[in-house]
Amino acid sequence: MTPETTEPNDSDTAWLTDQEQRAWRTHLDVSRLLMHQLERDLQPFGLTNNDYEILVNLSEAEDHRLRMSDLAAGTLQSKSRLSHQITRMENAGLVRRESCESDRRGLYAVLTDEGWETMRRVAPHHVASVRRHFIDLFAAEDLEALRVSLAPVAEHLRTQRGGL
Amino acid sequence: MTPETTEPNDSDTAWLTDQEQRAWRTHLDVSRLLMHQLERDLQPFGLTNNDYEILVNLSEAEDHRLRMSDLAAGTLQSKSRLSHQITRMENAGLVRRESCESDRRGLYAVLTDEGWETMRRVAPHHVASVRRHFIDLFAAEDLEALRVSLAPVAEHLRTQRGGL
DNA sequence: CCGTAAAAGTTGAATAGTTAATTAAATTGG
DNA sequence: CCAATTTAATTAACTATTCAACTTTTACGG
Repeated sequence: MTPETTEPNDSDTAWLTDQEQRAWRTHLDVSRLLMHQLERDLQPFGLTNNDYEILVNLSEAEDHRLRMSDLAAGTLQSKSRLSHQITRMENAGLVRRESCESDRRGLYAVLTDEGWETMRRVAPHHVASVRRHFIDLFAAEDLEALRVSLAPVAEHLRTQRGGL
Repeated sequence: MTPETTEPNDSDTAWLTDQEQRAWRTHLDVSRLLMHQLERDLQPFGLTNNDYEILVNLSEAEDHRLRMSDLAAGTLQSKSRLSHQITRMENAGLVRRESCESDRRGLYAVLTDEGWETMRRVAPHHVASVRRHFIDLFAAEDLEALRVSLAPVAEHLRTQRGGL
């Protein structure tokens, strides 16, 4: 038993300095407040953030369709969650499921016309929202600096994660 | 009616440039992956991120107690959500509710001994986790740059939000 | 004072998300 | 070729979050 270690804690991990704390807190606050705000801005269109991200992924995909697994990976969700999410969006008429020829276990999530139309209608407002509450609040060079220093973190985290 | 605007969209909001897109995506990915990772690292201790943040707030508070409203504001949650959250933590023995003399509508959330003990036990591991997956992945100057460019965003968002 | 409004907090029902188990199809290695 | 695994996806049961309605107490305006 080590008796009374001098200050921070009993492992070899240093406590956060004041600067680190503030940076960390700020990141945390921005994350949460931003998501809340974007969600609020989407509400008038009857979409959640999650709905929107599915729409984006499908819109950008070949033929407006993606395998469930790929869509789950693309949106960083578990398969289960995606399955529920797609069921809801199917009920809302935004997407439909289609079975896959080449692998009969598989399913595609496919954008419906209504889904595509919704996307086209909502996207400009969402982009405006992202600009207003995030992008336009940085100097261009700061935004690039942000991306550069965040990219390795994203990389690191992607390697860490087992199954969402 | 403006007929066929040339490219991006029909309002005066510009689409995101490639750089902006990448910065935005990266921020988004880091936010989500990081929260997942921290949550996973807390799991062995039987705590969620939310639990932990409540504990932090109460630990740092005068007398280990805070009014429900203040705690809700401090953790950026709705009152309803906090109320449920505190009920769960109360059942887990980490906090207790105490009524308030000066304002008989009000309640305090108070850290129990067990809550405090849990906090002291878990905090080093959580800090290590935050270091490993975030703080230590930046050069010190980059972290400060991050904070400086994010701070106004946080500020902006705080002014925007009505009632969570 | 008194009535009306605002604030603090909770509650219940509805929606969303997680976890673990399950089904069905494909892969793989003897 | 076929048993054992692995992969794709869903489902059921549980937990967490939101949303709207409600209770109690305080604050405000005349």
